[in-house]
Amino acid sequence: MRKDLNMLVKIFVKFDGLDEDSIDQFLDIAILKDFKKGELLVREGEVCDKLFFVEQGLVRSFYHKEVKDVTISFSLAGEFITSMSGFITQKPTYENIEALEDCVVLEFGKEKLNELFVREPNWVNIYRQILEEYYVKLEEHLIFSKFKTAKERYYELINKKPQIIKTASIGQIASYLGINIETLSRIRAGR
Amino acid sequence: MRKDLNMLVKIFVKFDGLDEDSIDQFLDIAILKDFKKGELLVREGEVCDKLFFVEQGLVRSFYHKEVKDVTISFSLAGEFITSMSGFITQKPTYENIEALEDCVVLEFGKEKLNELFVREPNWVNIYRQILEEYYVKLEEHLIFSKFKTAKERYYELINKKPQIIKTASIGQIASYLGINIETLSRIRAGR
DNA sequence: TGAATTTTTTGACATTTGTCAAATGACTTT
DNA sequence: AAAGTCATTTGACAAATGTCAAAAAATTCA
Repeated sequence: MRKDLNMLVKIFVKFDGLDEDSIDQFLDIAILKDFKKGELLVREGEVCDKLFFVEQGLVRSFYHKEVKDVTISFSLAGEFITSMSGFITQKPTYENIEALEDCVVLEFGKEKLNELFVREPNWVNIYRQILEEYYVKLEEHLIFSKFKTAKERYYELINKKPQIIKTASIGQIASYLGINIETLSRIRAGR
Repeated sequence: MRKDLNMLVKIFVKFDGLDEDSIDQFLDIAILKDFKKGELLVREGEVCDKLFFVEQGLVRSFYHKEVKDVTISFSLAGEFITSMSGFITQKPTYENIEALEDCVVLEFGKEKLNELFVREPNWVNIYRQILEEYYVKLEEHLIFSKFKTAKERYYELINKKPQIIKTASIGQIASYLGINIETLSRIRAGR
């Protein structure tokens, strides 16, 4: 097993039914990649057939709404990320995913994953758990963004993912919170 | 196969790898239930270990926020429904699911489902597809509720699920749209 | 370093949505 | 039908957030 992939190993011990051999099977189909700050992991308009795991760094998922870009999510080291809806439906995605800083990423092709699922039904369950986790997170985010004020949402973000505040721009954070730049600026100024 | 379960059959032909025998396996673990208008399929504070499929009728999922209740979703005939996050995590759920009209529902216990998944790995893939569909829907809903005005959201609901406008109360619809009763009333009045 | 560019903050004001109280309408029960 | 209850609408005003223009601060680049 690749002992240098700290994050992946750390995350996988959470899942049921995984020993070192299983993890090796998974790593066999992974491609280790570097993305420089600003590079795109996923590009809108293309079919997204890859699942990514962030080993190091920070990525942002966003889409374009008229002239602005709107942040969907930030993903830290130790998280899976893809255009989930695009990955599921295999239609051209509206999402972009960019590296907010230099990143080390594991890339899993959908084809290879499906082959693995056929070969090792055990892994379908792992993928299921990833999906489930993804779902619960999205639901939390929905409730978070629907029923809290802009101020509450900002302070909750500071607590939960302080790295983001440091790395992302005001505009990126504002669109994630669903408010405009000026409003966020005022919240930060404490007004 | 139970030919009277129109909706279930209609939905299942969408999924890959399902023949009549497979569907029968699934129905073997299902319990067919009637819920009268107002009855609860899922109750907050309890662990939700059931997945439901709405054969007939309309159900609403909601939770309590202070004194008000907040609608999370409406589910029509032909849709699966449960407290997905509660079902996944097996922690006491904050969700209630109620019948908005008399309903016919198929109930699938989590235990029985897991047994089926072990016995027939094929079914893990079906469950995966249900989860995936759920996820895509939730993501659409998030974008819908985050980046449209109250008015846009209301008219979109009218188009997509007109049955809901007829059956649900103003208060239930308003909280689903994330606005208060008076605002919805004004949108309806065209102001 | 200093000019140019970009990002963030501030101010004045507009718009959207919320709050509270009261009025109206619909439905139930007797 | 009258009284009581509940749901919905309306009005007056308040609070939150958005828009646009300009200023200030930070960053980039020559």
